[in-house]
Amino acid sequence: MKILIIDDNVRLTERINEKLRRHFNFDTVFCASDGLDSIEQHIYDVIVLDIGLPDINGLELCRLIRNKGIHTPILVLTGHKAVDSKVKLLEAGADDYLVKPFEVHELRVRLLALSRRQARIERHDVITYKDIIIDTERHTVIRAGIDVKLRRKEFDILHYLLSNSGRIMTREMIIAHAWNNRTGTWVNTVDVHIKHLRDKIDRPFDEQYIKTCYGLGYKVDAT
Amino acid sequence: MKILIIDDNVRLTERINEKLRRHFNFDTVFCASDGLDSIEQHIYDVIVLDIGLPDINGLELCRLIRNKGIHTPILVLTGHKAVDSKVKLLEAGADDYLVKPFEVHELRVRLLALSRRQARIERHDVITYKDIIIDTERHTVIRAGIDVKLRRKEFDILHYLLSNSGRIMTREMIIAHAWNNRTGTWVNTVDVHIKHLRDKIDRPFDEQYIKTCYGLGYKVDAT
DNA sequence: CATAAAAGTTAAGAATTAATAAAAAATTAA
DNA sequence: TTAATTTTTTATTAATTCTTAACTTTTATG
Repeated sequence: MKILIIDDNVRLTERINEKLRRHFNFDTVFCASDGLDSIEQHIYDVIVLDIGLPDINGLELCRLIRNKGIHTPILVLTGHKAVDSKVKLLEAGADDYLVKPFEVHELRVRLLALSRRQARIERHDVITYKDIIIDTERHTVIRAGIDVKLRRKEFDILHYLLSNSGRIMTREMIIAHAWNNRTGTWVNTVDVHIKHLRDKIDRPFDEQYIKTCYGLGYKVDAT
Repeated sequence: MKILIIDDNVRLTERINEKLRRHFNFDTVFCASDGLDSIEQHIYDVIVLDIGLPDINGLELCRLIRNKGIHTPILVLTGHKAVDSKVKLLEAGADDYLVKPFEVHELRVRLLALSRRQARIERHDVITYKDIIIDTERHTVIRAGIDVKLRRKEFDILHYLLSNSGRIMTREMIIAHAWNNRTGTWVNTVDVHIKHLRDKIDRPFDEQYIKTCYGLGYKVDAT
Protein backbone atom coordinates (compact mmCIF):
# COMPACT_ATOMS: atom_id res chain seq x y z
CA MET A 1 0.00 0.00 0.00
CA LYS A 2 1.63 3.16 -1.19
CA ILE A 3 0.94 6.50 0.44
CA LEU A 4 2.23 9.92 -0.50
CA ILE A 5 2.50 12.50 2.27
CA ILE A 6 2.85 16.13 1.31
CA ASP A 7 3.62 18.04 4.47
CA ASP A 8 6.48 20.26 5.55
CA ASN A 9 6.19 19.37 9.22
CA VAL A 10 9.09 16.99 9.50
CA ARG A 11 8.38 16.03 13.07
CA LEU A 12 4.91 14.92 12.08
CA THR A 13 5.87 13.03 8.96
CA GLU A 14 8.62 11.24 10.80
CA ARG A 15 6.27 10.23 13.55
CA ILE A 16 3.83 8.86 11.02
CA ASN A 17 6.55 7.07 9.17
CA GLU A 18 7.90 5.48 12.26
CA LYS A 19 4.61 4.27 13.61
CA LEU A 20 2.96 3.14 10.41
CA ARG A 21 5.96 1.95 8.47
CA ARG A 22 4.93 -1.64 8.88
CA HIS A 23 1.48 -1.07 7.48
CA PHE A 24 2.13 1.33 4.63
CA ASN A 25 4.85 2.34 2.28
CA PHE A 26 5.32 6.07 2.56
CA ASP A 27 6.81 8.61 0.22
CA THR A 28 7.26 11.97 1.85
CA VAL A 29 7.74 15.32 0.19
CA PHE A 30 7.65 18.76 1.69
CA CYS A 31 6.01 20.96 -0.86
CA ALA A 32 3.31 20.91 -3.45
CA SER A 33 5.58 21.01 -6.46
CA ASP A 34 7.55 18.00 -5.32
CA GLY A 35 4.23 16.38 -4.57
CA LEU A 36 3.00 16.88 -8.11
CA ASP A 37 6.22 15.41 -9.43
CA SER A 38 5.81 12.31 -7.33
CA ILE A 39 2.19 11.96 -8.29
CA GLU A 40 3.09 11.99 -11.92
CA GLN A 41 5.74 9.38 -11.49
CA HIS A 42 4.01 6.89 -9.23
CA ILE A 43 0.65 5.44 -8.59
CA TYR A 44 -0.39 5.91 -4.98
CA ASP A 45 -3.20 4.38 -3.06
CA VAL A 46 -3.80 7.50 -1.01
CA ILE A 47 -2.40 11.03 -1.03
CA VAL A 48 -2.19 12.82 2.32
CA LEU A 49 -1.61 16.54 2.18
CA ASP A 50 -1.38 19.34 4.65
CA ILE A 51 -3.57 22.32 4.00
CA GLY A 52 -0.78 24.75 4.80
CA LEU A 53 2.02 24.01 2.42
CA PRO A 54 4.97 26.30 1.85
CA ASP A 55 4.33 26.89 -1.81
CA ILE A 56 0.64 26.69 -2.54
CA ASN A 57 -2.47 26.11 -0.52
CA GLY A 58 -3.55 22.54 0.01
CA LEU A 59 -6.97 23.16 -1.43
CA GLU A 60 -5.43 24.55 -4.55
CA LEU A 61 -3.17 21.51 -4.78
CA CYS A 62 -6.22 19.25 -4.56
CA ARG A 63 -7.75 20.97 -7.54
CA LEU A 64 -4.50 20.73 -9.49
CA ILE A 65 -4.33 17.01 -8.85
CA ARG A 66 -7.92 16.46 -9.90
CA ASN A 67 -7.45 18.60 -12.98
CA LYS A 68 -4.72 16.27 -14.02
CA GLY A 69 -7.30 13.53 -14.15
CA ILE A 70 -5.89 11.75 -11.13
CA HIS A 71 -8.52 10.16 -8.93
CA THR A 72 -6.37 8.83 -6.13
CA PRO A 73 -8.13 9.38 -2.79
CA ILE A 74 -6.92 12.52 -1.03
CA LEU A 75 -6.89 13.00 2.72
CA VAL A 76 -6.39 16.59 3.86
CA LEU A 77 -4.79 17.50 7.18
CA THR A 78 -6.21 20.76 8.49
CA GLY A 79 -4.98 22.91 11.30
CA HIS A 80 -6.99 22.58 14.50
CA LYS A 81 -8.55 25.93 13.99
CA ALA A 82 -8.92 25.70 10.25
CA VAL A 83 -12.57 26.15 9.68
CA ASP A 84 -12.23 25.77 5.96
CA SER A 85 -15.59 24.16 5.84
CA LYS A 86 -15.77 20.56 4.95
CA VAL A 87 -17.76 21.52 1.91
CA LYS A 88 -14.88 23.55 0.55
CA LEU A 89 -12.55 20.61 0.97
CA LEU A 90 -14.81 18.24 -0.81
CA GLU A 91 -15.45 20.71 -3.57
CA ALA A 92 -11.74 20.91 -4.15
CA GLY A 93 -11.70 17.18 -4.69
CA ALA A 94 -10.62 15.89 -1.29
CA ASP A 95 -12.13 12.63 -0.08
CA ASP A 96 -11.63 13.01 3.64
CA TYR A 97 -9.97 15.25 6.20
CA LEU A 98 -8.37 14.99 9.58
CA VAL A 99 -8.00 17.80 12.11
CA LYS A 100 -4.62 18.27 13.77
CA PRO A 101 -3.52 17.21 16.21
CA PHE A 102 -4.59 13.64 15.66
CA GLU A 103 -3.65 10.20 16.84
CA VAL A 104 -1.53 8.29 14.40
CA HIS A 105 -3.88 5.42 14.90
CA GLU A 106 -6.74 7.53 13.66
CA LEU A 107 -4.78 8.30 10.53
CA ARG A 108 -4.24 4.61 9.99
CA VAL A 109 -7.95 3.91 10.14
CA ARG A 110 -8.72 6.63 7.63
CA LEU A 111 -6.03 5.48 5.27
CA LEU A 112 -7.34 1.95 5.31
CA ALA A 113 -10.86 3.14 4.70
CA LEU A 114 -9.87 5.35 1.80
CA SER A 115 -7.70 2.78 0.13
CA ARG A 116 -10.39 0.16 0.46
CA ARG A 117 -12.95 2.43 -1.09
CA GLN A 118 -10.64 2.97 -4.03
CA ALA A 119 -9.81 -0.68 -4.40
CA ARG A 120 -13.44 -1.50 -4.89
CA ILE A 121 -13.80 0.94 -7.74
CA GLU A 122 -10.55 0.30 -9.47
CA ARG A 123 -10.28 -2.99 -11.24
CA HIS A 124 -7.11 -4.83 -12.00
CA ASP A 125 -4.47 -2.86 -13.71
CA VAL A 126 -3.53 -5.02 -16.65
CA ILE A 127 -1.12 -3.87 -19.29
CA THR A 128 -0.57 -5.71 -22.52
CA TYR A 129 2.21 -5.25 -24.97
CA LYS A 130 2.29 -7.49 -28.02
CA ASP A 131 2.32 -11.01 -26.55
CA ILE A 132 3.06 -9.83 -23.01
CA ILE A 133 0.33 -9.50 -20.43
CA ILE A 134 1.26 -8.06 -17.07
CA ASP A 135 -1.10 -7.85 -14.15
CA THR A 136 -0.05 -5.33 -11.54
CA GLU A 137 -2.29 -6.63 -8.85
CA ARG A 138 -1.40 -10.27 -9.11
CA HIS A 139 2.12 -9.44 -10.01
CA THR A 140 2.09 -11.89 -12.86
CA VAL A 141 3.66 -11.74 -16.27
CA ILE A 142 2.78 -13.90 -19.23
CA ARG A 143 4.52 -13.89 -22.56
CA ALA A 144 3.25 -15.92 -25.47
CA GLY A 145 1.04 -17.84 -23.11
CA ILE A 146 3.75 -18.98 -20.79
CA ASP A 147 4.23 -17.75 -17.26
CA VAL A 148 7.32 -15.71 -16.53
CA LYS A 149 8.34 -15.34 -12.93
CA LEU A 150 9.87 -11.95 -12.24
CA ARG A 151 11.31 -10.50 -9.09
CA ARG A 152 10.02 -7.19 -7.83
CA LYS A 153 12.61 -4.89 -9.33
CA GLU A 154 12.47 -6.71 -12.62
CA PHE A 155 8.71 -6.42 -12.59
CA ASP A 156 8.80 -2.73 -11.79
CA ILE A 157 11.25 -2.01 -14.55
CA LEU A 158 9.32 -4.01 -17.11
CA HIS A 159 6.10 -2.33 -16.11
CA TYR A 160 7.73 1.06 -16.45
CA LEU A 161 9.22 0.34 -19.85
CA LEU A 162 6.04 -1.12 -21.24
CA SER A 163 3.81 1.65 -20.00
CA ASN A 164 6.17 4.08 -21.69
CA SER A 165 6.64 2.16 -24.89
CA GLY A 166 8.17 4.18 -27.66
CA ARG A 167 10.04 6.46 -25.33
CA ILE A 168 13.64 6.15 -24.28
CA MET A 169 13.87 5.81 -20.53
CA THR A 170 17.16 6.89 -19.04
CA ARG A 171 18.72 5.00 -16.18
CA GLU A 172 17.95 7.99 -13.99
CA MET A 173 14.28 7.82 -14.88
CA ILE A 174 14.20 4.12 -14.23
CA ILE A 175 15.85 4.57 -10.87
CA ALA A 176 13.54 7.40 -9.96
CA HIS A 177 10.60 5.16 -10.72
CA ALA A 178 11.57 1.74 -9.45
CA TRP A 179 13.46 3.00 -6.43
CA ASN A 180 11.07 5.77 -5.37
CA ASN A 181 13.62 8.50 -5.92
CA ARG A 182 15.75 7.00 -3.23
CA THR A 183 19.10 8.64 -3.42
CA GLY A 184 22.29 6.74 -2.91
CA THR A 185 21.61 3.65 -4.89
CA TRP A 186 22.97 3.48 -8.31
CA VAL A 187 25.90 2.29 -10.30
CA ASN A 188 25.05 -0.18 -12.95
CA THR A 189 22.32 -1.67 -10.84
CA VAL A 190 19.83 -0.92 -13.56
CA ASP A 191 22.00 -2.71 -16.10
CA VAL A 192 22.12 -5.77 -13.92
CA HIS A 193 18.37 -5.88 -13.52
CA ILE A 194 17.90 -5.34 -17.23
CA LYS A 195 20.12 -8.31 -17.86
CA HIS A 196 18.07 -10.53 -15.57
CA LEU A 197 14.89 -9.18 -17.07
CA ARG A 198 16.08 -9.96 -20.56
CA ASP A 199 17.13 -13.44 -19.56
CA LYS A 200 13.56 -14.09 -18.51
CA ILE A 201 11.33 -12.07 -20.78
CA ASP A 202 13.32 -11.76 -24.00
CA ARG A 203 16.03 -14.37 -24.49
CA PRO A 204 13.74 -17.41 -24.46
CA PHE A 205 11.61 -15.91 -27.22
CA ASP A 206 12.07 -14.92 -30.82
CA GLU A 207 11.75 -11.18 -30.73
CA GLN A 208 13.74 -9.08 -28.28
CA TYR A 209 11.63 -6.22 -27.03
CA ILE A 210 14.03 -4.39 -24.73
CA LYS A 211 16.31 -2.26 -26.84
CA THR A 212 19.29 -0.38 -25.52
CA CYS A 213 19.89 3.11 -26.79
CA TYR A 214 23.60 3.59 -26.48
CA GLY A 215 24.50 6.49 -24.24
CA LEU A 216 20.85 7.19 -23.47
CA GLY A 217 18.95 4.40 -21.83
CA TYR A 218 16.54 1.62 -22.66
CA LYS A 219 13.31 1.45 -24.54
CA VAL A 220 10.67 -0.76 -25.93
CA ASP A 221 9.31 0.16 -29.32
CA ALA A 222 5.89 1.68 -29.62
CA THR A 223 3.21 -0.85 -30.21
CA MET B 1 22.68 19.96 -19.59
CA LYS B 2 23.98 23.34 -18.55
CA ILE B 3 24.34 24.33 -14.93
CA LEU B 4 25.46 27.64 -13.44
CA ILE B 5 27.07 27.53 -10.02
CA ILE B 6 27.34 30.74 -8.04
CA ASP B 7 29.50 30.00 -5.03
CA ASP B 8 32.75 31.46 -3.74
CA ASN B 9 33.92 28.23 -2.15
CA VAL B 10 36.45 27.14 -4.71
CA ARG B 11 37.19 23.85 -3.05
CA LEU B 12 33.52 22.92 -3.27
CA THR B 13 32.94 24.03 -6.84
CA GLU B 14 36.00 22.18 -8.00
CA ARG B 15 34.90 19.03 -6.28
CA ILE B 16 31.52 19.27 -7.95
CA ASN B 17 33.07 19.98 -11.29
CA GLU B 18 35.40 17.07 -11.05
CA LYS B 19 32.83 14.54 -10.00
CA LEU B 20 29.93 15.58 -12.17
CA ARG B 21 31.77 16.79 -15.23
CA ARG B 22 30.60 13.84 -17.23
CA HIS B 23 26.97 14.41 -16.44
CA PHE B 24 26.63 18.15 -16.60
CA ASN B 25 28.25 21.12 -18.15
CA PHE B 26 29.14 23.64 -15.45
CA ASP B 27 29.77 27.32 -15.56
CA THR B 28 31.15 28.63 -12.29
CA VAL B 29 31.21 32.17 -10.98
CA PHE B 30 32.07 33.44 -7.54
CA CYS B 31 29.73 36.28 -6.84
CA ALA B 32 26.19 37.40 -7.46
CA SER B 33 27.00 40.12 -9.92
CA ASP B 34 29.00 37.79 -12.13
CA GLY B 35 26.16 35.35 -11.76
CA LEU B 36 23.62 37.81 -13.06
CA ASP B 37 25.86 38.56 -15.99
CA SER B 38 26.09 34.90 -16.90
CA ILE B 39 22.38 34.40 -16.49
CA GLU B 40 21.69 37.15 -18.95
CA GLN B 41 24.08 35.76 -21.47
CA HIS B 42 23.23 32.07 -21.41
CA ILE B 43 20.30 29.82 -20.96
CA TYR B 44 20.88 27.39 -18.13
CA ASP B 45 18.96 24.31 -17.17
CA VAL B 46 19.52 24.86 -13.47
CA ILE B 47 21.12 27.59 -11.37
CA VAL B 48 22.85 26.54 -8.16
CA LEU B 49 23.66 29.31 -5.72
CA ASP B 50 25.13 29.54 -2.28
CA ILE B 51 23.12 31.43 0.28
CA GLY B 52 26.20 33.21 1.59
CA LEU B 53 27.72 35.07 -1.31
CA PRO B 54 30.36 37.75 -0.92
CA ASP B 55 28.32 40.56 -2.41
CA ILE B 56 24.65 39.99 -1.78
CA ASN B 57 22.59 37.39 0.03
CA GLY B 58 21.51 34.35 -1.92
CA LEU B 59 17.87 34.90 -1.15
CA GLU B 60 18.11 38.40 -2.48
CA LEU B 61 19.78 37.09 -5.61
CA CYS B 62 16.93 34.64 -6.09
CA ARG B 63 14.46 37.49 -6.04
CA LEU B 64 16.54 39.50 -8.47
CA ILE B 65 16.65 36.60 -10.89
CA ARG B 66 12.92 36.04 -10.68
CA ASN B 67 12.25 39.73 -11.08
CA LYS B 68 14.06 39.60 -14.36
CA GLY B 69 11.43 37.17 -15.51
CA ILE B 70 13.80 34.24 -15.56
CA HIS B 71 12.20 30.96 -14.55
CA THR B 72 15.20 28.67 -14.63
CA PRO B 73 15.01 26.28 -11.67
CA ILE B 74 17.16 27.47 -8.75
CA LEU B 75 18.77 25.21 -6.18
CA VAL B 76 20.05 26.97 -3.05
CA LEU B 77 22.93 25.67 -0.97
CA THR B 78 22.46 26.57 2.66
CA GLY B 79 24.88 26.32 5.54
CA HIS B 80 24.20 23.44 7.90
CA LYS B 81 22.83 25.72 10.53
CA ALA B 82 20.89 27.96 8.22
CA VAL B 83 17.43 28.06 9.65
CA ASP B 84 16.18 30.27 6.90
CA SER B 85 13.07 28.21 6.61
CA LYS B 86 12.39 26.46 3.40
CA VAL B 87 9.34 28.65 3.03
CA LYS B 88 11.50 31.74 2.88
CA LEU B 89 13.60 30.13 0.21
CA LEU B 90 10.62 29.16 -1.81
CA GLU B 91 9.07 32.56 -1.39
CA ALA B 92 12.20 34.08 -2.80
CA GLY B 93 11.72 31.94 -5.86
CA ALA B 94 14.01 28.99 -5.19
CA ASP B 95 12.86 25.57 -6.31
CA ASP B 96 14.86 23.39 -4.00
CA TYR B 97 17.62 23.56 -1.43
CA LEU B 98 20.44 21.42 -0.18
CA VAL B 99 22.05 21.66 3.25
CA LYS B 100 25.83 21.64 3.44
CA PRO B 101 27.73 19.50 3.72
CA PHE B 102 26.21 17.21 1.13
CA GLU B 103 27.22 14.28 -0.99
CA VAL B 104 27.98 15.22 -4.56
CA HIS B 105 25.76 12.36 -5.57
CA GLU B 106 22.86 13.95 -3.77
CA LEU B 107 23.45 17.12 -5.73
CA ARG B 108 23.36 15.13 -8.92
CA VAL B 109 19.99 13.66 -8.08
CA ARG B 110 18.54 17.08 -7.29
CA LEU B 111 19.89 18.58 -10.47
CA LEU B 112 18.35 15.81 -12.51
CA ALA B 113 15.03 16.20 -10.78
CA LEU B 114 14.97 19.94 -11.29
CA SER B 115 15.97 19.86 -14.90
CA ARG B 116 13.47 17.12 -15.58
CA ARG B 117 10.69 19.12 -14.05
CA GLN B 118 11.55 21.96 -16.36
CA ALA B 119 11.98 19.72 -19.35
CA ARG B 120 8.53 18.28 -18.91
CA ILE B 121 7.05 21.69 -19.56
CA GLU B 122 8.93 22.58 -22.67
CA ARG B 123 9.57 19.27 -24.25
CA HIS B 124 7.76 17.50 -27.02
CA ASP B 125 10.49 18.72 -29.19
CA VAL B 126 9.86 17.52 -32.69
CA ILE B 127 11.56 19.33 -35.52
CA THR B 128 10.69 18.79 -39.15
CA TYR B 129 12.66 19.90 -42.13
CA LYS B 130 11.39 18.98 -45.57
CA ASP B 131 11.15 15.19 -45.45
CA ILE B 132 13.13 14.89 -42.20
CA ILE B 133 11.42 14.45 -38.85
CA ILE B 134 13.56 14.43 -35.75
CA ASP B 135 12.22 13.71 -32.30
CA THR B 136 14.48 14.78 -29.47
CA GLU B 137 12.74 12.77 -26.82
CA ARG B 138 12.82 9.52 -28.67
CA HIS B 139 16.06 10.36 -30.32
CA THR B 140 14.76 9.20 -33.64
CA VAL B 141 15.31 10.54 -37.12
CA ILE B 142 13.18 9.74 -40.11
CA ARG B 143 13.85 10.88 -43.65
CA ALA B 144 11.40 10.21 -46.43
CA GLY B 145 9.66 7.70 -44.22
CA ILE B 146 12.67 5.58 -43.49
CA ASP B 147 14.37 5.34 -40.14
CA VAL B 148 17.88 6.71 -39.91
CA LYS B 149 19.96 5.58 -36.99
CA LEU B 150 22.29 8.31 -35.79
CA ARG B 151 24.85 8.34 -33.05
CA ARG B 152 24.72 10.96 -30.37
CA LYS B 153 27.11 13.48 -31.83
CA GLU B 154 25.62 13.08 -35.28
CA PHE B 155 22.18 13.59 -33.85
CA ASP B 156 23.23 16.69 -31.94
CA ILE B 157 24.83 18.22 -34.99
CA LEU B 158 21.88 17.51 -37.24
CA HIS B 159 19.48 18.89 -34.67
CA TYR B 160 21.57 22.01 -34.42
CA LEU B 161 21.80 22.54 -38.16
CA LEU B 162 18.12 21.95 -38.78
CA SER B 163 16.94 24.18 -35.98
CA ASN B 164 19.11 26.91 -37.47
CA SER B 165 18.22 26.30 -41.08
CA GLY B 166 19.17 29.11 -43.41
CA ARG B 167 22.05 30.18 -41.22
CA ILE B 168 25.67 29.27 -41.65
CA MET B 169 26.98 27.51 -38.56
CA THR B 170 30.70 27.72 -37.99
CA ARG B 171 32.64 24.79 -36.65
CA GLU B 172 33.16 26.75 -33.48
CA MET B 173 29.43 27.17 -33.03
CA ILE B 174 28.83 23.52 -33.70
CA ILE B 175 31.46 22.53 -31.18
CA ALA B 176 30.09 24.94 -28.62
CA HIS B 177 26.71 23.33 -29.03
CA ALA B 178 27.38 19.64 -29.41
CA TRP B 179 30.33 19.52 -27.08
CA ASN B 180 28.97 21.86 -24.42
CA ASN B 181 31.78 24.34 -24.80
CA ARG B 182 34.19 21.74 -23.65
CA THR B 183 37.58 23.25 -23.90
CA GLY B 184 40.44 21.14 -25.10
CA THR B 185 41.57 19.67 -28.30
CA TRP B 186 39.71 19.31 -31.45
CA VAL B 187 40.91 19.16 -34.95
CA ASN B 188 38.69 18.17 -37.75
CA THR B 189 36.40 16.27 -35.47
CA VAL B 190 33.41 18.19 -36.74
CA ASP B 191 34.33 17.34 -40.32
CA VAL B 192 34.48 13.68 -39.48
CA HIS B 193 31.08 13.74 -37.88
CA ILE B 194 29.65 15.69 -40.77
CA LYS B 195 30.93 13.02 -43.09
CA HIS B 196 29.25 10.27 -41.12
CA LEU B 197 26.11 12.33 -40.89
CA ARG B 198 26.02 12.85 -44.62
CA ASP B 199 26.60 9.18 -45.25
CA LYS B 200 23.46 8.46 -43.30
CA ILE B 201 21.09 11.35 -43.83
CA ASP B 202 22.06 12.69 -47.26
CA ARG B 203 23.93 10.24 -49.50
CA PRO B 204 21.20 7.60 -49.66
CA PHE B 205 18.71 10.20 -50.85
CA ASP B 206 18.28 12.43 -53.87
CA GLU B 207 18.73 15.87 -52.44
CA GLN B 208 21.72 16.74 -50.28
CA TYR B 209 20.68 19.06 -47.49
CA ILE B 210 23.95 19.70 -45.69
CA LYS B 211 25.87 22.30 -47.65
CA THR B 212 29.39 23.36 -46.88
CA CYS B 213 30.22 27.03 -47.00
CA TYR B 214 33.86 27.18 -47.90
CA GLY B 215 35.92 28.91 -45.24
CA LEU B 216 32.90 29.46 -43.03
CA GLY B 217 31.10 26.36 -41.91
CA TYR B 218 28.03 24.31 -42.74
CA LYS B 219 24.42 25.09 -43.34
CA VAL B 220 21.13 23.74 -44.37
CA ASP B 221 18.99 25.96 -46.57
CA ALA B 222 15.98 27.67 -45.14
CA THR B 223 12.81 25.74 -45.64
C1' DC C 1 47.08 26.75 -64.15
C1' DA C 2 49.77 26.60 -59.96
C1' DT C 3 49.34 27.06 -55.27
C1' DA C 4 47.88 27.18 -50.64
C1' DA C 5 44.22 26.70 -47.72
C1' DA C 6 40.20 24.32 -46.66
C1' DA C 7 37.38 20.36 -46.68
C1' DG C 8 36.76 15.34 -47.24
C1' DT C 9 38.14 10.58 -46.38
C1' DT C 10 39.95 6.78 -44.02
C1' DA C 11 41.33 3.79 -40.51
C1' DA C 12 43.47 2.92 -36.15
C1' DG C 13 43.28 3.26 -31.29
C1' DA C 14 41.30 5.97 -27.22
C1' DA C 15 37.65 6.59 -24.60
C1' DT C 16 33.19 5.76 -23.21
C1' DT C 17 29.36 2.92 -22.28
C1' DA C 18 27.03 -1.62 -21.82
C1' DA C 19 26.85 -6.57 -20.72
C1' DT C 20 28.12 -10.21 -17.86
C1' DA C 21 29.52 -12.98 -13.93
C1' DA C 22 30.23 -13.70 -9.39
C1' DA C 23 30.62 -12.24 -4.64
C1' DA C 24 28.72 -9.48 -0.86
C1' DA C 25 25.02 -7.33 1.39
C1' DA C 26 20.42 -6.77 2.46
C1' DT C 27 15.95 -8.28 2.78
C1' DT C 28 12.35 -11.54 3.45
C1' DA C 29 10.45 -15.82 4.87
C1' DA C 30 10.47 -19.83 7.74
C1' DT D 1 17.00 -16.76 15.06
C1' DT D 2 18.59 -19.18 10.61
C1' DA D 3 17.90 -20.10 5.78
C1' DA D 4 16.48 -18.70 1.40
C1' DT D 5 15.92 -15.27 -1.77
C1' DT D 6 16.55 -10.90 -3.78
C1' DT D 7 19.21 -6.86 -4.49
C1' DT D 8 23.50 -4.37 -4.85
C1' DT D 9 28.32 -4.03 -5.53
C1' DT D 10 32.53 -4.99 -7.72
C1' DA D 11 35.36 -6.46 -11.32
C1' DT D 12 36.02 -7.95 -15.89
C1' DT D 13 34.98 -8.28 -20.61
C1' DA D 14 32.66 -6.77 -24.75
C1' DA D 15 30.66 -3.45 -27.71
C1' DT D 16 30.06 1.08 -29.52
C1' DT D 17 31.28 5.64 -30.35
C1' DC D 18 34.61 9.42 -30.60
C1' DT D 19 38.98 11.44 -31.69
C1' DT D 20 43.19 11.75 -33.86
C1' DA D 21 46.11 12.16 -37.62
C1' DA D 22 47.83 11.08 -42.04
C1' DC D 23 46.44 11.40 -46.53
C1' DT D 24 43.47 12.85 -50.65
C1' DT D 25 40.52 15.91 -52.98
C1' DT D 26 38.36 20.28 -53.77
C1' DT D 27 38.13 25.23 -53.90
C1' DA D 28 39.44 30.08 -54.26
C1' DT D 29 42.66 33.12 -55.92
C1' DG D 30 46.76 35.26 -58.10
